[in-house]
Order: sequence, then C-alpha cells, then structure tokens
Amino acid sequence: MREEAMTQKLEAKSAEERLERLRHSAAHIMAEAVLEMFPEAKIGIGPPIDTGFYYDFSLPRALTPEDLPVIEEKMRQSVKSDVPFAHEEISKDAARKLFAEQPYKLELIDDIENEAVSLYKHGGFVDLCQGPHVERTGQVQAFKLMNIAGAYWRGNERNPMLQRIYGALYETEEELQSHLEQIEEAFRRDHRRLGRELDLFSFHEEYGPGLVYWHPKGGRVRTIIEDFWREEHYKHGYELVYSPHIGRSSLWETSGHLDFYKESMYSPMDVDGQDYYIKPMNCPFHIQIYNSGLRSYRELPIRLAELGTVYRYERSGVLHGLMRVRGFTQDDAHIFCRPDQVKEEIERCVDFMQLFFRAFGFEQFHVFLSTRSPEGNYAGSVEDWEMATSVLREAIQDRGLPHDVDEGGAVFYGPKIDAKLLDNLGREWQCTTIQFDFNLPQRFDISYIGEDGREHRPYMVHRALLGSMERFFGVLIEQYGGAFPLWLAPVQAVVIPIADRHIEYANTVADALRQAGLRVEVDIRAERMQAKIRDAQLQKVPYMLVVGDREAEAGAAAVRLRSGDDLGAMKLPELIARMQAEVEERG
RNA sequence: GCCGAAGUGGCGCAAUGGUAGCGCAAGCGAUUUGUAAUCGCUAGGUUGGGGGUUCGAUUCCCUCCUUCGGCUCCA
Repeated sequence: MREEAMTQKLEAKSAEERLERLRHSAAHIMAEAVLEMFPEAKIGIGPPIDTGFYYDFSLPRALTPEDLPVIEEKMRQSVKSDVPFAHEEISKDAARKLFAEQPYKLELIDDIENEAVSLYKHGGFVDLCQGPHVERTGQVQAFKLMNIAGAYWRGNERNPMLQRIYGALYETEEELQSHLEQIEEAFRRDHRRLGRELDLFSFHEEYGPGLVYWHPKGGRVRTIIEDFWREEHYKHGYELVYSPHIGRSSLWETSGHLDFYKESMYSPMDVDGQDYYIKPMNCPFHIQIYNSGLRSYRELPIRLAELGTVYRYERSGVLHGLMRVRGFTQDDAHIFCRPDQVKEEIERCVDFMQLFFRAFGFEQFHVFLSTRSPEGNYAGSVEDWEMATSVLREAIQDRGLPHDVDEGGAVFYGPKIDAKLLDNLGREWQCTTIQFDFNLPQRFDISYIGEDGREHRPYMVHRALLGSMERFFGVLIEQYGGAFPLWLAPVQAVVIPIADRHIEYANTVADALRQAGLRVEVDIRAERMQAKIRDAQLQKVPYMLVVGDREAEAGAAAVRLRSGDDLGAMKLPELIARMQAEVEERG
C-alpha cells in the first residue's frame, strides 16, 4: 500500500515534470516563430507556468490578436518538422558573442555565476536556458496561444515594457479543450457578471470607479455574513468598536502613514483650517481606544474588532470588480497582549480564520509566512522579529497548514501570515492577514502596567480574517457560482402560484415561512408556472414552492429544489423544519 | 501608473462614411396555465465625454474618462 502510494506519487511527479518540459519547449518554439516574423526582435524570458507558457519580446510594433494565429501556424510547422532539442554548454564569453544582438540575454548572462552557461537549441533557434526540454519539437502538440499582454522586463516597473504572449498547453488535446471550457465556465461564474445577473451590486464608473453599490440582495448576504461574524467575535472574546472615518493630519503623522502610506491616501479635506484625512486603515483609531485609559496587565489581551470602512487610492489599472476596489470594509481587529500571551493569541487567530473558511465552504486556501530579509529597515528589535516569526510559523505548522515562506515579504513593521483564496480562474486574492506590529505601539507610546507596577509595552497584532467584505463577497460569489447555500441565499424560497386563484394561499405559505425566519418571495406575475420556475432557477433560488389546488387543499407546497430535484408535496410544518435545519447547519 | 484591446437602449449583440437595427428585459393588454421561456402591442439611443477631418462620422484622426486581459502594487 505504502509502496503503491509512493509509485503513484513518483508517477504524478514525473507527469508534472513532463508537462513542464512540454510547456517550456513550446515557449522556445514560439520564440522561434516570433523571431521568424520579426528578425530584429529582442527576446526576454519564456518560462512554463501552471496552465502553459509565455515568452516576452521587444518588437518593432505592437502585436494584435490577428498575429496570434499566424505565430501559432509557424509553431505548428516547427512541430511538424520534428527537430530535436539539443543541449550545449559554452563559456560566458562565447555566449556573449552568440547573443551579441540580444541585450536581455546579455543581462542574464552577466548574472550567471558559473563560468559555463547552458544553451538549448532546436532547428535554427538557440536560447540561453537551463532546460530541461522534451526530446523533439514534434512532442509539443496540444497548445493554443491565448493572449497578448504587457510585462515589465524582470517585473520591475522602471524597466522597459515587453510584449508577452501567453499560451495554454496540456498533455493531450482533451485536456487542453477541457481547460478552454473551464475558462468559458469561469466567465459564466465571474462575480462581476453574476453580480449584475443576480442583482447583488453595481458600479457607477461615471461617479467614481472602484466604489461599490450594494443592492438589496447583495446587502442581504453581507448582513448575514456580518451578523455571523459579530456573533462569532463576541463568542471568541473580542469587543466590537466603531471608529471615525476621518482623522486630523496629526494622527496620521504620529502613525507614520503620512510618511509611508501617503500615496495610497486621498488628499486631505479642510475642516476649520485643519487637514483631515479619510482613513486608509483603522489601526490608529483602535490604538486611541486602547489608550483611552490606563491599562493593567490583568485586562490583557484586549481584542478590538471593527467592520471598518477604509478608502485607499488604487492605481487605475488595478481595479477589478469587487476584488480590488477603492473603498472597502475590513473585518479588522487589533489585539493588544502581553509577551506571554502572544503565542496563544496567534493560534487563536489561525483557528478563527479556519472557522470562517470552513463556514463559508472554502477548502482551498494558500497560506504564506512573510518574513524579513536580512537587510532592510525594520521597526522593532531583531529578537522581537525572531520571536514573532517563530510563533507565526509554529501556529501554522501545528495545524498542519501547508504554507510558503515569502522571505523578505514582511512589511517594515512586522512579520505576518497571509491566506489567499482562489477565484474561479485560479487567481489568488489575499484575504486573511495576521500581522505583528512593532511600529505603532512605539509611535503612540502605548503601555500597560505590569505586575511589577511598571509600564510595559504591549504586543500588537493586526488581523483581518475575511479580509474585506467586498473581496470576500467576490470570492464567495465565484466559489458558489452565485448559488449560495440556504443560510446565505438572499431569497431562500419563491412561492409559485399556478393560477391567480392560488395567490392568496401562496401568501399564506410565504407568511408562514417568514414567521419562521425564512426569506421568501411570492411570484405573482401573470406568467405561466414554467416561466416562474425558469426565472427562479436563473436567480439560483434554493427552494421553489409550487402551489395549486392540490397544495392549497392539503396545506402543503410542492417542493422543487434548485438542483432540479422534485421533493413532491410537503406539509408546511415539515417544510419549515427541513429548511430551518438546513440553515442551522449552514448548508 | 505602464502595454494592448474595447466602449452602440437596463443586459447581450448588429450596422464601415449616407435615415442606428435585433434578441432578452421593461410597460400595457389578452391568456389562468402542474415543474426551465404564452401571445400581441408599445416605449426606450445627441453610438462613453470633448475636439477635429468631411457636404455628411457609430464608422477616420486627436484627447480625456471608463472597462477588459496582463505587468507593477495590494485587503
């Protein structure tokens, strides 16, 4: 059994590796094709990625979508010629001569530490490349060029921008097709589309891009999420607070935001000749609440939580539906605690995060531990950082959460754990963040009186678990494809009277359900039952309750589920009990 | 912010220099129906904003705004 699992693992690994080779090889074949079209092209890099490959080029003109089929056709010819990939090692000097016309390659050569550099050659194309590749171009079969995009050389915005061509590649044509279908499906499940179709939210770009308008149905879902959130926070020892939306410039000077965060803050407004700023973060306010009285070590930990709405300037090109907006509500909290409490507090945060993810049906999330880099300017002592980093690491390791370490990814004021959720195109969106703050306690000089009667500096942990209501809702919509589970569904049931004479009974059914705390609508339009069912299906309403003569007679409703299942006629008490149980278990 | 593409009734689309159309949705009327679209009629657009070329611009040019796909940056 063990051995079998082992073999399977090895096979899986080698399949993955083979796919990587194929993708990487396709990138070379694409570069060959592009060079054929533009002999003067300067080539960047072309790695495999998790759905295919890309290659970056500097070209004499902008590519258009019409170029892609042409390039793809040239690639197919190269595939057809089925030439071998040959590996070679040459000296750096020889490589510099070989790539004399390729400035980006020269730059890469300069960064290689070895004396010898590795080349891969196929047909007339040679690339500076570690490999590995497949044996022959003919092995590259199931691919498709997808889109053109701009990308800075080496990902640095001070560098020139190159043109990137993305391609999809899979082992087989079937897998490629299923990937393409998946993209289609993702389009159907896009939260921006569903937001409109299900009447959840809107944007009004002419009155401000990146600003969300929550409609009644989106508002319903948000309220349910928030109510659950508040209830759980009280259960978990948090106190809920409310803080102002604006604060005088002196606050942001003390906090350091005007030094370090100004480019994300909106211009100040004048209030009685003083500059006030709209808040990009809640922390300085929570610190004031902490600081409003003398704190004893006995009071700690103090956990202040707030659904705090913040506004941040985001560069115009980065806005994206609900996922990236300019005004959003964080499920923020700041924990002030003693050194001996730090470990437990962090563990509680990680557990709490998992409680929420489970409640909302997220199985998949990607955890990162962000640490300091050896050099760089950081607030707090090295000892504090070491302690904090190991506490964070242990908390996720103890819970068996696989994670990646982002070395140097920490903000200047402390190390952190982040968790990202995936949208349905596999793009990751950071939601949870649990971070130490060694900066603000010092800047605001906060303290508590210890057992020894002296002042001590508390540790401060900043955390948002869902991240922001907007982003979390966006991911949630995609996660469920708009078909929210019963406890979250804005409309849980639609009562469908078959003919007008059934409207009265339909209303009594709806009232009975409403009395039981369920969210119900009655479809009284002069439409046929079939049309009403169809519309309820499209609105992804979990329960459709058809009522006609038979049901009115029996005090029942014919229950159809969103899945298409027909449960037949159910007596109202039975139906209500069923639905309540489903809500209760958050199904 | 950068590279590229796009913007036409609420939504999805058509029209290539010569009178802006279609489907869905909406409103009205008829129909009263048993598990995914009943029929008919009506209304709705200074074609994202501004400027230019032209006798004439949805169409060509410039500019700004916004969106989309990336890059960079972030909850």
